[in-house]
Amino acid sequence: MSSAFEVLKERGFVSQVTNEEAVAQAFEDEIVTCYIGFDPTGQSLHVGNLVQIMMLAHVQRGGHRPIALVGGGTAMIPDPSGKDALRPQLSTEDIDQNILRIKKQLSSYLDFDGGHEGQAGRAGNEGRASMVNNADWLRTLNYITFLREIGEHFSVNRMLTAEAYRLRMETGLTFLEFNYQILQAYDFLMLFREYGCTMQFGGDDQWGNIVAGVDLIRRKERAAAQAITTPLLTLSDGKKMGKTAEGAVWLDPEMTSPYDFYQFWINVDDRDVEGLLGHFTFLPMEQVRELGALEGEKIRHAKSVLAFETTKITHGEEAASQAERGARSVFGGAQAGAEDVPTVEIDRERLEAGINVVDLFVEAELGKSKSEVRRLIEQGGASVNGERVAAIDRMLGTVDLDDEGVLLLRAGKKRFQRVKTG
RNA sequence: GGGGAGGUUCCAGAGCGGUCAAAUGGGACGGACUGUAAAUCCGUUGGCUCAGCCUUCGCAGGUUCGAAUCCUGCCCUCCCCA
Repeated sequence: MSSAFEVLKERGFVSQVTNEEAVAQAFEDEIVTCYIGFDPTGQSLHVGNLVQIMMLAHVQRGGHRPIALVGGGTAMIPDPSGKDALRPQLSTEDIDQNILRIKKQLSSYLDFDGGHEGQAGRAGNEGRASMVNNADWLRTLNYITFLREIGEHFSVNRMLTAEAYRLRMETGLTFLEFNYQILQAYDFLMLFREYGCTMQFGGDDQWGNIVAGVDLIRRKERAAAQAITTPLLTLSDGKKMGKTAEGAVWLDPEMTSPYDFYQFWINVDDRDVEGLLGHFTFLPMEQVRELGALEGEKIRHAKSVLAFETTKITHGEEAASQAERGARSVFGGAQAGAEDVPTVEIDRERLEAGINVVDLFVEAELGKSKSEVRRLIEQGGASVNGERVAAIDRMLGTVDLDDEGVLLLRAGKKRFQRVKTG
């Protein structure tokens, strides 16, 4: 049986390691407590966070103890990186609210049961995941104490030679940004002290910050903490993982429906399928390789496995089957399809009175504006019940309903919406 | 604190008194071809009561028949000097 570390390596999660031998050994000999930091400025984590989440999940399956650290304290600091400068400052209530939601999302992947927060460090909770908020120590932090205890261990010269900061020296670096590294290092130290956490994971871009924590632990505690970073996952088309036209693919089913989540995976590039199966499913690697080796049209099977598995992990088996049925019915025959296709309701009276196609498409969110839908129709990209809409003044009425009182709208090749009278 | 440059539509980036809803590129979207893939080709890309009208070029005023383009003030960003 291979160790958790080997699993991570085999599945492509490992890019850089502080001390590979020591890490491998630790995963063999002991229950390792590992952590990853998550940012709670949003209401939901998204597919881009999934690499990290799955890493924790694999580690937990290997019998180790994952900690999801949310930056409730760091989130109070405004983001200095330009673009989001205008975003309203989040209140502590908002952040706490987000943290609650994030925990719920994470619990699809990690088993938090039994491990009460704050007590996870005690005996008897081996293998339980915990969620920790760095606000617990950051919000009450005393500046002078902090400088005296932590500040003395950081060399500005050294920090400035780091790749990440060297680049920022060109464009400007604020004191805030400069402090992120120190705070993140401090988080690691605190987790080491309170929870016996000796390992941190993160994306390759986090390497500098993570290593700073490893150093701090060595200096303060004379202990050897370790770190593993994951390669930044880029897709074959060069895009960042988890972004689509509509924006991020969220893990929260309210924000991205299981159907859309499923569709995201089924639409990935052929070339990425094997890697994604390794990262985002728990399927044995033999199977992953088999599926990845499929060629030509057959690779679609691999994609459907990928989509089903990932959706199952995130939203449960039932939601996954439903998304799969929906996809089949709609891409199979383009008939009104089963219940499982995304559906909107409309008052029967309105349909009886007759409703313009354009309006209905907008209402079904198949277009952001009427102009957009008109364009869609002019370009031949809209259809009702499988039939192309020829004119923008086409009226729809009850005659367009099938026996079950349903009609099917389609925008472009892939976007469907079932309209039901209510 | 002093000096300089600049803030344009999703992004990058032209425009510098009317011919500007605003070049070009990227992205995105639609069509053709396919396998709900990639590549390629073609088209579209502010809104609407759509051959017309309305709202956009950091914000607020002003000049003008007319401003993204000129003037004034403010906000913000970047660079150089202190």
